[in-house]
Amino acid sequence: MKENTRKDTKQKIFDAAVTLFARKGFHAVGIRELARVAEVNSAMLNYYFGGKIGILKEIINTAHQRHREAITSTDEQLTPKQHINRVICNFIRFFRDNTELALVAFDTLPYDIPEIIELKKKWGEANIQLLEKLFADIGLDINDTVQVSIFNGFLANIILTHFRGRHAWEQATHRKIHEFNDAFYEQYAEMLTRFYFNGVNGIVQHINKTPQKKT
Amino acid sequence: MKENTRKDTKQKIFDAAVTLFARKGFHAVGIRELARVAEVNSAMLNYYFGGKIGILKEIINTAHQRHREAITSTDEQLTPKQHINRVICNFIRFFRDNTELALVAFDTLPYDIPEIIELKKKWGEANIQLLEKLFADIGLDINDTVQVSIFNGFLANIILTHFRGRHAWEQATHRKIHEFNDAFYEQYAEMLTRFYFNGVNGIVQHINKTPQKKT
Amino acid sequence: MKENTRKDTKQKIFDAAVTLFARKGFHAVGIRELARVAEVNSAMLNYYFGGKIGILKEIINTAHQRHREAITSTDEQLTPKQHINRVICNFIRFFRDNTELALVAFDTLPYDIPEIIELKKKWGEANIQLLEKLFADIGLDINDTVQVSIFNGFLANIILTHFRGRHAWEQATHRKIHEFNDAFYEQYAEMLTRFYFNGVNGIVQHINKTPQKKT
Amino acid sequence: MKENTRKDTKQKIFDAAVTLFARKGFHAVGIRELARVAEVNSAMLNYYFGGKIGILKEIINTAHQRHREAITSTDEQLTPKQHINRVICNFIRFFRDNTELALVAFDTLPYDIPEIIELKKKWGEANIQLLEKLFADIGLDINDTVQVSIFNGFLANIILTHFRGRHAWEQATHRKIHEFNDAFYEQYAEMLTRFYFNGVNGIVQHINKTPQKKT
DNA sequence: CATGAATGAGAATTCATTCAT
DNA sequence: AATGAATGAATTCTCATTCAT
Repeated sequence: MKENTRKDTKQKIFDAAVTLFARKGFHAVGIRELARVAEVNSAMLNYYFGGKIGILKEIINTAHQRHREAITSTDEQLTPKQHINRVICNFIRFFRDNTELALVAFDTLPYDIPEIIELKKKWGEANIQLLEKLFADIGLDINDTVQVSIFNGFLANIILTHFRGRHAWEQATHRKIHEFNDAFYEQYAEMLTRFYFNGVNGIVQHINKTPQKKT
Repeated sequence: MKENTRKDTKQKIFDAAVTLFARKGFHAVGIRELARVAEVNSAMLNYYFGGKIGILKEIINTAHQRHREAITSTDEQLTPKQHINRVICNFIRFFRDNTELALVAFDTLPYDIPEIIELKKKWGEANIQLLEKLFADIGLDINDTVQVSIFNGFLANIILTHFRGRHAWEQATHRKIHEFNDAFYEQYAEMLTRFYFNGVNGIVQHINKTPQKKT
Repeated sequence: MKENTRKDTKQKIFDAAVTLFARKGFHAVGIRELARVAEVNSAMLNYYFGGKIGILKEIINTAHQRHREAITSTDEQLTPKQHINRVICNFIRFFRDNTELALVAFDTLPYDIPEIIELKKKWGEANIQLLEKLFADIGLDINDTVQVSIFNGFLANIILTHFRGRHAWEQATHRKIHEFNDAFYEQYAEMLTRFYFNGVNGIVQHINKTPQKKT
Repeated sequence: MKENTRKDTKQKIFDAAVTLFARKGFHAVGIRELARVAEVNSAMLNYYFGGKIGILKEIINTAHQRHREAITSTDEQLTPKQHINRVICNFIRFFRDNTELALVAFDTLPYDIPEIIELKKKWGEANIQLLEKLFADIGLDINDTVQVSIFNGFLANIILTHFRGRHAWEQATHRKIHEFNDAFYEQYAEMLTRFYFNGVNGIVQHINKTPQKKT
């Protein structure tokens, strides 16, 4: 007796792929394992996604779309510190809701699959533009390579690092860490805002005292 | 006429593995490709390392040993700010000298290979102890989960993130970025020190004003 | 709005199959490709023909029926040379009008599909009877294995060879050869008649001089 | 206990491929069946030939090389009739010794495999040059499309047709036809020579009487 | 130490066909 | 009559590893 509606099958493949890719990496997951976990015939995978790479593409696109939505909801008038806090809270929200999706989309090494390289480039360029507004707002110089190198993807990365570590730990121990609850992430956001705000301020003040030119 | 000494063959395999694993990920690299790049017979790979996983193990061990050496050379008497700066400089030195080695060792997802999970756990635990000294020195509370969550692996990760991005870019574009020279990394270290020091200070001061306990 | 009548769908499948089988061979063509080219749902193919082999069967039957019709219209009273010329013209007409159909029906290797073997045998035996009349008319001995070996399927094959070569060339170069027009085939038929008539005569005369028996 | 020398394995694959491709066609033969018939591990097939297409390539090259050797041994001073007879005898020798090889090489439809198209083109062009000498010797006009269309590949094709039919019959009935022995082929060669010689003469004489121009 | 042949399991994908709608 | 989802077997090819030389 088939209980699947059409939509189910594709979604089941997608979900299983996100989970497995996040745990083992794209290349370590075979489509047979994937089909088994998704409880789906392995040919369906090609039927819906055109191949294994097609699934990865859809994961990457979905992740970046949600990521972008999470970020771009910061268009109100805010003080720099509020701005930072809003970005951090959005990031945390996004990563909490999409931990494995984000890990797959942002961590998968793609240098052997040209299509994925292109896709990552495309999204990477799109993201840079989003950061510029924040950078300008808090007084950082978008043309200073050193500053950009430090802060480009900084907040996303530091938060991603937290979730990567948490995920790794939970996978390795097969135990969920209940400590990481709402209360924790409130504190986390507040402290990270403080840290980032003070850190940036220290830099901006120093630069204003001793201006320097960069090629 | 072959000029290979014993050491050469093993080293050639190791070097090729570091490069290829860094670019494509562990599972995406086949031993035939590896042997071809290393200009070595593919059976030699099993002879010297006992298998593909053996190579990864050796890479992880080598990376963590060098990483540890780089960190533990900070046993002199230093002010907190000097301490931070020293750690940052050591990290940068380490990652500049061992970019691909570190990327393989720290980024390879291993949840399908029990031996690698164990190895990573072992090194992970060893590293935490190293951090405690720094945390204590700059006034952070090692028992506060939020603080630990932010700062655990923070410096290593923010620098690793830089090198991961740089490596990704260089691989994708097949061009070396000459901007990232000694002068750049001097500035980078200085600015990151300032950022970190001010950021931590902001937190410590705030906590001292409103102390709170965490399990 | 779909304008397909029932007959359309079946015919579209048949036509696409003839074209594709002629170009790539029966086994090299998948039913999905076939359905795509025919602009038809792939399930229709089973609905109308009972399976992929069913299409091939219908092609073979159609080809042999038309082939037989083309040949058997030579029942008038003719001189041997006229008889030969009539057969040649009929063959040419048939192959020009049904090039791909004939190529599929006569060239498809079927020794892995018992049903097709049987079908080919059936038509093969039917064709031999048709040749006997021609053979007797021009003085060839139907019981002489050597003569039969040379002339059995001779005319059909030499003409088929021409169309096979022409088709191959046109497919490989994606260009139609306009040289092969009505005028060309008139000359072709005339010259082939002459060649065949003189060739056969040389043999018949020689045999009459030095009669020989064959088992 | 392995009884294979190195050379055996490759040869066994080649031989099995020739037999199977001749019987069922290239695409109808799977590599697993091929490996089973050759009594060889199916991976060896890729090891030695780089893939299924690689085997076909080698078959085509081998066939054309032997074909060319068989033809080009006619460089003595001969009368036209002797020349024709020599070519016919060489063809028969070649096809008797290499029936299946030739059937695969000359009959395999390749319009879906670009590499094979190129290979066939290459050999096709090479063969045309060989024919020119014979054509000139017996008085045919190499620039007359009609004549070339009739005689291009004529002798090879009429003999190939014989062997194709014989092979098909023997495969379908699973019985060898012992009638086709040395004595038969001597007669066959003689009669075909006579047929061809008289047929060509009829054409040449007719053309000399009523010369015509062709574009 | 080094080689190239060999192995058997597994990779991703496509196959012809069936079935409920 | 027609559709699109589903199936399970089959496809070619590659995998990491072993072994005799």
